[in-house]
Amino acid sequence: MELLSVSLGVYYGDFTIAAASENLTASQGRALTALRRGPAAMRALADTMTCDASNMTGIIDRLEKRGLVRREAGASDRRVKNVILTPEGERVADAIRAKMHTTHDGLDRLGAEDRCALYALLERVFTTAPTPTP
Amino acid sequence: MELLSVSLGVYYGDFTIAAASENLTASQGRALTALRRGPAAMRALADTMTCDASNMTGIIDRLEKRGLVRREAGASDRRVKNVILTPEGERVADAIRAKMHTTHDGLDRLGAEDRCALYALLERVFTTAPTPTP
DNA sequence: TATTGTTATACTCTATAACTATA
DNA sequence: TATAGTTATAGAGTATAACAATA
Repeated sequence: MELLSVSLGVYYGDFTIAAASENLTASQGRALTALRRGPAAMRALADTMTCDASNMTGIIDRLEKRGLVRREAGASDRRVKNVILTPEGERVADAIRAKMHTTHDGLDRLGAEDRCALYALLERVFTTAPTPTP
Repeated sequence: MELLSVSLGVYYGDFTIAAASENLTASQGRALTALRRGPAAMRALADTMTCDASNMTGIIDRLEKRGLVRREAGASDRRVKNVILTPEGERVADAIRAKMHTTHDGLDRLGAEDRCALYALLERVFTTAPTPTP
C-alpha cells in the first residue's frame, strides 16, 4: 500500500520529466518509446497510444520535423506509412529510457532489482507494443 | 507488484472516465474534487494542481460558466478570490467521487475494504488539500 | 516592492468530420 | 465499400509575459 502511493504518479511524472529533459512532450516521448521496439504504421501507433489517427499525424509531424523519426511507404500496402526511428531518434529514446532507470525520486526504498522489475512492468503498461505492418 | 501494475493508470483512467461521465475534463474534475474540502483561493488551487495560475483562470472560468463554482472576494485580502462549490457543483463532485468508488475495473481482486483504503490514499495523492485563504 | 488574479499569446493534445489514395 | 493517412477545425490544457489592483 505504501509502495503503491509512492509509485503512483511517479512513473507518469518521471516520464514526463524525462521526456521534457529532451525537449519532448509526454506524448512525443511515448511515441518514441513505442518505436524503440521497431517500426510501426501510423494506425498501429494510434492504437498503441489509444488516440485518434489524426493526432498521430501531428505528433509524428513534429517528431519528423526534428529529425527524430521518418516515414516510409509500406511495401505491401501502399496506403500504409511506417514510422521509423532515425539514429538521433534512437539516441533520444534511449536517453529517456536511461533517465527513467536512474530517476529514483520516491522509489528510494525499493531495491535496485525490484525497481528494475517495476519499471519494466510500468513500461509495458505504458506503451503496449505496436503492431508493425510489413 | 501485481497490484501495482493493475492499479497504475486505473486511478487516473477511472478518474478521467468518471469526470467525463459528468461532461468534465480530468482537470475540471480535479478542481472540483479539491474544492470538496472547502473554498480555496485561485493561487492555492493552482498550487494544488501544480499548474500556472493563468491556467486556473481558464479552468475555473469554464466551471463557473456552467454554474458548478462561483468566485467570492476574499474578506481580509481583497486581491484574493476564493472559489466555492455551488450546490450543483457539490452534486457533481459527489457524483464523481461515488463513481470512483463503484468502479472496480481492474481492482476486482481487492477486497472492498482494501479498495476503499486504496482510493482514499490515491485521492490524497491526486488532490492535495488546498489552503483556503480567509 | 511583492503578490493575486487576469489577459494575451502561442504551442500541444484531443476528437470529429471530410477528404485522398489505395485496397 | 472499406481502410490508411491527411487536413481542417474546434475545444481544452499548458507556460510565458505583461498588466491592474492590492498589500
